[in-house]
Amino acid sequence: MHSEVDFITYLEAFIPLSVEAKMALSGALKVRQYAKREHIVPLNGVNDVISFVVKGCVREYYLNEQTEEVVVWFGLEKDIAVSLPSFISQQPSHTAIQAIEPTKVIQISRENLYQLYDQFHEIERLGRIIAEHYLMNSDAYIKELQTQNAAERYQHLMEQKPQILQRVPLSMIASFLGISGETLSRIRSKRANY
Amino acid sequence: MHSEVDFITYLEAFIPLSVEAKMALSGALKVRQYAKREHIVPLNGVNDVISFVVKGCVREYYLNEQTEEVVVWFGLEKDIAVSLPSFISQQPSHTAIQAIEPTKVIQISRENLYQLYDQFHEIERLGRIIAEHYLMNSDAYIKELQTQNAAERYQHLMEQKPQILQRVPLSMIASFLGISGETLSRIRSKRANY
DNA sequence: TTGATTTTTTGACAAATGTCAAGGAACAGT
DNA sequence: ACTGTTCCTTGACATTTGTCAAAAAATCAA
Repeated sequence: MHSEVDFITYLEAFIPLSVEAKMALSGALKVRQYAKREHIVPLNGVNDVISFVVKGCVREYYLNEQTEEVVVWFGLEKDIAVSLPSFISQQPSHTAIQAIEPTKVIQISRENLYQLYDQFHEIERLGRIIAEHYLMNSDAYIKELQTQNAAERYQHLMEQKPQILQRVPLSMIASFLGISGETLSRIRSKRANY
Repeated sequence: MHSEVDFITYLEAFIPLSVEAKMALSGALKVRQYAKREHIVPLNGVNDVISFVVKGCVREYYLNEQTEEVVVWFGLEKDIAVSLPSFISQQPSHTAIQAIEPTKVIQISRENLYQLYDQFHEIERLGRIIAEHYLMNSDAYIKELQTQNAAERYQHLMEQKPQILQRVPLSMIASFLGISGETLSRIRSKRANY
């Protein structure tokens, strides 16, 4: 499958893999398509697959006091979508992952991944490096939340993932930025638009 | 050394290690003592060791617009202190790690750690699991920043790491919570003190 | 296309937090 | 204990952001 090659290419940007590891990995991958609004990980479901976004757009969110959906993350092409606490602990996930557009992903099950970790030291290493990579991103985002106001965070999102503005409703972006829809609307109108 | 046993115990709470791995690990550990205000990782220094806090208290901070020190993390006993982006990339660190109290740590150099990763699949696995664990913490903290106001975050810190209030100046706590010292002072006076 | 529904914008006001300034408390070094 | 320094608290006011309400714009389904 073509998409699977894309995923392996993505992985090898972290570290190159042996032919054997790549073959074993390929054998464990499954392509799956989600319709707009369909859930990859439902609220309170156990997340036992890792999904690599090939085409489309997803969001991760949770319910605040059982009422308001708070967006914590957007995933676009070449992002990895997983509710890590649930995946690691195999407990129900407090966050849901949902397709915002029709979305094609490549998945590997937890069971298969852990088998590959056992069989291939190099795949375990890849797992470590990817976890470290995501930890770095996560730390950088914390720094952003601690030091930038809403307008600056919006500015940064526009620079870093401008496609999101075209593909995601503003209400979700406001939620992600931690501000009300009204405030986002005002930030946008102040900067002579775009 | 006694401290080294503590560290190995801490690690084995993640996954048990073989005797061989533990011996190799022990051989790579060094105990080191830092005075109050001494830097474990200086600003713009390359962070090439991981430090496990045996006794004491440290903070991680950076300079905002070259003027204000912004605290992003506190480490107490049994925390791992490292500026991960610098450790991974071997580039100068944008954050510094500094002892707030006289602090005793156990360290392992990047070079030794990577050798151990090569030699022992199980130690690489431990590295992956610890990275995942810290990633989970990091995600939980992001959720907190996005959804709780200053008073709630202060409340949470009081529940989770009450010792910090006894050991760290309030100005650093305010910085960590992302609020001004004045606001923290008002939050504290409103809740009938303690 | 049309009408219904949802999303976004705008205005008025309220609440939370920041900034500046001053006074008081705690602390460190002598 | 004294004194100078730093840290913390308090007050007044400014700024940012939230909330509610209504209008305008965009989207969706038939």
